[in-house]
Amino acid sequence: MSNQEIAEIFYDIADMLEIKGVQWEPRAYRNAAMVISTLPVDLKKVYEEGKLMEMEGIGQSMSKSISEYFQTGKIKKYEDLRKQFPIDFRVFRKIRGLGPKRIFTLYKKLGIKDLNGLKDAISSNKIRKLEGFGEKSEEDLRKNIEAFLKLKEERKLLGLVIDHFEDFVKKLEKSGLFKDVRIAGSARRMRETVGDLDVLAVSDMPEKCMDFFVKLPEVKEVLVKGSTKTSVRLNLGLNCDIRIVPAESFGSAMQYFTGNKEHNVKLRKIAISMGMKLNEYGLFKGTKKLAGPTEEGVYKALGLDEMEPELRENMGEIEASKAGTLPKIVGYEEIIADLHVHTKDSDGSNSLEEMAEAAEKIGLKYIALTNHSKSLRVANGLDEDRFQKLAAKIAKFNEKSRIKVLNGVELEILKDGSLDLPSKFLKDFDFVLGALHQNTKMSRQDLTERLVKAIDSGLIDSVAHPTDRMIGEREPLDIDMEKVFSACKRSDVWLEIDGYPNRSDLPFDLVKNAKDYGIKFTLGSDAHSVNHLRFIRMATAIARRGWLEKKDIVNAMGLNDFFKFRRRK
DNA sequence: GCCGTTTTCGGCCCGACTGTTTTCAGTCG
Repeated sequence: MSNQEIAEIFYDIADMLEIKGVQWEPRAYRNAAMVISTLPVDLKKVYEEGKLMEMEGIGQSMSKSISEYFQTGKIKKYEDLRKQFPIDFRVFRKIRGLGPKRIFTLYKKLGIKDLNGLKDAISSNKIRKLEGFGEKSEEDLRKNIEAFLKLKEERKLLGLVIDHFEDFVKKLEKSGLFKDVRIAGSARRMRETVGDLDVLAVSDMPEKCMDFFVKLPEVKEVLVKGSTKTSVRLNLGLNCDIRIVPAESFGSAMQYFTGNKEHNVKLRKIAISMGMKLNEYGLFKGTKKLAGPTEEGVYKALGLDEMEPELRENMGEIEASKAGTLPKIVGYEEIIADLHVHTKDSDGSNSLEEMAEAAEKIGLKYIALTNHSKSLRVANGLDEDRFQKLAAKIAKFNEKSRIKVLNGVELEILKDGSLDLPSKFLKDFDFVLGALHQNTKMSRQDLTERLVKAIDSGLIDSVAHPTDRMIGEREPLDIDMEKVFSACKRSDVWLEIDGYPNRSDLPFDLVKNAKDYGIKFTLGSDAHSVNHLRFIRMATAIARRGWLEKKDIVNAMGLNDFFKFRRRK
């Protein structure tokens, strides 16, 4: 995907134009860069369809630049600017405390172009002598470079840290210093990865609160400390920002700090168009405050229905809210099943009984055991014989248990699109989850055909973790997802949302696309131990972020409906 | 450079914190 590359180029252009003192244009480029970097589809595809100008923030000039990039691999405007400013903006941008102005000062006065140059200048104490810098700035830069180098992977998987976040906030609650403490930011939106933890609080004694906050054992280092805003580094390897606001502004502050950024910018623009002003302290007309204590009040006053935090990604929710067409997204408590669970029969670490008991404890009514099939040797995949024995064990277990266990399989889709177990044998499973794990180094066309063939076979119920991405490790498979969605619709096959944190697959934007095809979804924790069953919550979060309603999700149905809706009879 | 429920010209989100500033610029989210 060229999206990130072009976004970086636009950010570079913005920085260079800002140095030149150009007004407003940098803002336009940054705005466009943000739109491009968060685009759910390949920009090249948009270009090929001639739809660049239809994108927000992209006009004639930038559309021409993007086309130029795809035709020649270069953008002349950018190359010309680079000649004037041969500076490594991409790295410098990521160093806290460095913006375009200071980057240029470093270049102009000391000839610093890249990270090594900057490090040298710091170690020879040259920075502190520059106008606008001082000893403290030099020391901060040294520390921030260190942090940058150490922090290459800046984001954490929410599924792995959310429990820590919630415990941390509980500690604040228990202090008795706060009238209210809540998680905001991307964690509240349940984004798959988070770059920090945003906490919002109400209190009459903000100084005391901040003193208490920075002394907690989870805090490693204090970055910024004020009476309304404090930032710390947590031992967890993430920053945490806490804001304290008066109760009459709590709703507008929650709204503002939940984001995302584009969602907020759009809301503020709506406020302006109505002759009002929106900030974290409230919604104002002149000096008159129209809303603030509750989020609902803020949205209402702007002519919008309040929306769940998971929807606030500027993916059309504001328009839908205005039109009154927001979906009633599935509730966490409405999910009563986990349709992707492993046991030690293949590569899990707990028994059928242990998994079922743990699932019952978190409120589930049924689970599907989906152990690997024989071709996945590394995972101790089961052959027909072993599956048969397991089926007997499951049947026996169900006779006396409240929670029901479905006899399922995570079935290998082989290189040619055929399946790892004979069709006759597959009929006896309650649930067949088709999966690509091996031999995936194929062309886009071959991979797509392979998966579509399996979907059209009529022998699988759902497609496990469809893109096979691993966040931070492996890119999604190069598959034509539009063709996969069409096949699922045609053959009445479901798609899985795998909630295992580094999978989070299907990703939420693709879920939203797939929903428009009228496909149903299965949710799975992909648990390999009892501790992993909690990831069904993360799968539900992705479903909610993908606008799914109860009726779109198999796991929200009772067992009778499960068999009724299953296409394989 | 982009955009349009007043507009094809004239606006463009907004406030907190820090360091070096003696009244504010730069950065951040």
